[in-house]
Amino acid sequence: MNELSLFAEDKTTALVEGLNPQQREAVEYRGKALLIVAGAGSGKTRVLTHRIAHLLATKDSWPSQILAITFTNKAAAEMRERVKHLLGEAADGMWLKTFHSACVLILRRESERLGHDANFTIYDSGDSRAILKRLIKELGADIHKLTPAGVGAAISNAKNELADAESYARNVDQNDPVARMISEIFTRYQHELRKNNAFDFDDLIGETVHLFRAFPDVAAQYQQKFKHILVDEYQDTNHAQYALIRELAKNASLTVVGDSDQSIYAFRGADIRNITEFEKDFPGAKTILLEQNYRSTQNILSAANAVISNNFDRPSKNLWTASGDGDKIVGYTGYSAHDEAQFIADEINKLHSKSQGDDAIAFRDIAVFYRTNSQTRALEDIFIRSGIPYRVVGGTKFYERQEIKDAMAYLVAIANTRDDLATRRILNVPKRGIGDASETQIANYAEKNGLSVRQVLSHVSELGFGPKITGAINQLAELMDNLEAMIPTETVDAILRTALDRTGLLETLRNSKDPQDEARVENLEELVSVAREFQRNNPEGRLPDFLNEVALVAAADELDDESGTVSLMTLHTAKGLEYEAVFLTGIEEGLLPHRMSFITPGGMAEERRLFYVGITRARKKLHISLAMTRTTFGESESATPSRYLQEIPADLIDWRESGSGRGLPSTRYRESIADAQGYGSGSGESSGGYGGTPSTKEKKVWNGAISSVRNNGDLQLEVGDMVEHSDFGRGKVIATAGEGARQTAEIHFGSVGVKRLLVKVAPIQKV
DNA sequence: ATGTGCCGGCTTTTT
DNA sequence: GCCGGCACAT
Repeated sequence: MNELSLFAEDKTTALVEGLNPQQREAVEYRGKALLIVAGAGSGKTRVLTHRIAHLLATKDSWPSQILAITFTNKAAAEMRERVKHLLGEAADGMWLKTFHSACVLILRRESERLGHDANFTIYDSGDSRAILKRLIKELGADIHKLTPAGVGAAISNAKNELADAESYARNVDQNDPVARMISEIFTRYQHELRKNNAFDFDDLIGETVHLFRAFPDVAAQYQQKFKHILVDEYQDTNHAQYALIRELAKNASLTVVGDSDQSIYAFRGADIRNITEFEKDFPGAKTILLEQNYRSTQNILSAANAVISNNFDRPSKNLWTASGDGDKIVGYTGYSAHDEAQFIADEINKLHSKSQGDDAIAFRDIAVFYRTNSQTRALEDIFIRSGIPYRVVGGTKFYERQEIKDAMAYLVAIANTRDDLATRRILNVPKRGIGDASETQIANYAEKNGLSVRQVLSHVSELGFGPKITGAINQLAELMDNLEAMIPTETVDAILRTALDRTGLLETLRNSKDPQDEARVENLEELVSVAREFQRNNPEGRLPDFLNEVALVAAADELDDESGTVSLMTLHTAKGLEYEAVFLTGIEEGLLPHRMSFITPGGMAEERRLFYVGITRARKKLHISLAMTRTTFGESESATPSRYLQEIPADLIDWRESGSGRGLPSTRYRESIADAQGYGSGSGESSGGYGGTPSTKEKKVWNGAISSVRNNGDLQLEVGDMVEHSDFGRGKVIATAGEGARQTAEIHFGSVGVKRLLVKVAPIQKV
């Protein structure tokens, strides 16, 4: 054995060192089909990266022969980094992608075969909704109570089943006028996409499958290219994704990793049977179970196991850990959502300070999860007042903000000149006197003459507009031409800057007196830095590459590990992540399980899996909280504890301050809270009845959220000062930190206890 | 063409 | 309790 092979052998041995026997087998197994059933926290990312590195180190495959599909771009990037680290060299040429980004790559190469150009636009759900809204109006479909979201869901479901508009129309019940209407909208919607040279999210997958089936020579290229295909989160694949994998894996070995207990995307077509029937599906497939958990304490795992065992019809599986019991789970029942949020803020402060001991937990290692995005309101409210740095992951996404969509529409419109949606969007943004009537006239002219809206802009003289409008359109057309000419040579941020300057978009917002426009300016500046950052990371990247990347960012991609902030996100977004301390909020009937799931087949089991996913994200500290009353639609309703709470053995939970256990506070407690906090009197927030009235105004806070915040001006507190708080009553300052707008104060409020507050925005008054 | 103000519906979850 | 659509005013 020569030195070189000895070295190679060392390297491969090193790749399985420190792995448990099952993990090791999962790394070394070679065969056509492998299912790795990976319980939560069982080290599946480790197994996946080591397996890929092992395939390369043993010369089983070249990098270019490997395709690994992950759920988010962030996970893909992380995996590439880890493989590189393991091999000590970059494995360039590997396809490490999400389903959507892999399909985009394929579609850009082969787009002509589907009647698109390579520079097609990817429409997000907002774009789809805009088109559907127009079609519904045109067809008068609103009399059937059809909404853009409803029709959109129907079309999406169809596409996830690989139905196109024609097959949908064939299978529609002709006696059902609503179904026929949906079918008609579907047909026109597809026509619109094609005309605009665009695909929606679902098309990216579905059209790739259709491409492979219609053009076997194209499919063959990829079937020959890939020798190993690895798919993460396999339990959340839908039929279209499944079909895509089947096409691609014709000659390749397939490795899928997943956990049916964590399947939480049935609503977008995920079919749990893809994983549960894998062995039937791929005869001779090998299955490896990873049951040892390396993440959580035993108490957390016991709770998770107890909850999930209530789902029948699941292959039994029991997570275990070699680490100790750890702390008990902390439970809390608040009087209201605000009270619940206050508890969380207090706990976070405790965890964070721990008086700077070794046990102190950094903000970035703490996360708060919730079922619905609307729950962020109360949390943000309290966090701002408590001076806790936080970040909402997902939610109203950056790229869905109006001003960002406007700016992006300029870029999209010049990159894909056939995109009428984008062109029409910016026609009168900023206002240049081209109103609805003119827009419709332009669109009609385009329709009649088979032109794009963009082309019509250059023929404006034929439309007979007045000199003012004609001038405005000519100016716009010239600007678009100039911007378009920059694409081949200029950087993305240069193009964006030019667009923002020459259109006056920034200027208009800067001069506006709408307080929200201040935040919009900052968002646009943020967009410029995003573009600059992209250019730095991709020196060769051009505008279309940028648009590509932007169109496919997922919520979890926004996570910034370096930011010293608490992360707030939905339970869905939390999948695949882990934190030292986790707060599960709103564990109430109607919220988790969500009321909409009551009537959904399998809904109750899916919601339970969601709870299970939440529990298993925590390493050391798990908090479960709920509120006794919750406001929905502006109406306060009483809530009852979630049925899932009773599935956790009582001895695992330490219910704080709640007398009767089981999450229901005693009457005595309830009254004391109501009294101490001034609830029940209906005063809720800033009752403002404390003499001099500090102003409350719309304010953009540093994390991008726009929130109505109280402003105490330059108020600064010193130790010993007495204050009056609208909720907590009278209190004494016992410590302060920071100064100016960032000053926080620890204040002792009698029976309510000690609270840490951000002085500038807390509803307090010095007395 | 653009601005304002009221009414109604609405919220699961996401690439 | 917020956003969007619509009617009406400028």
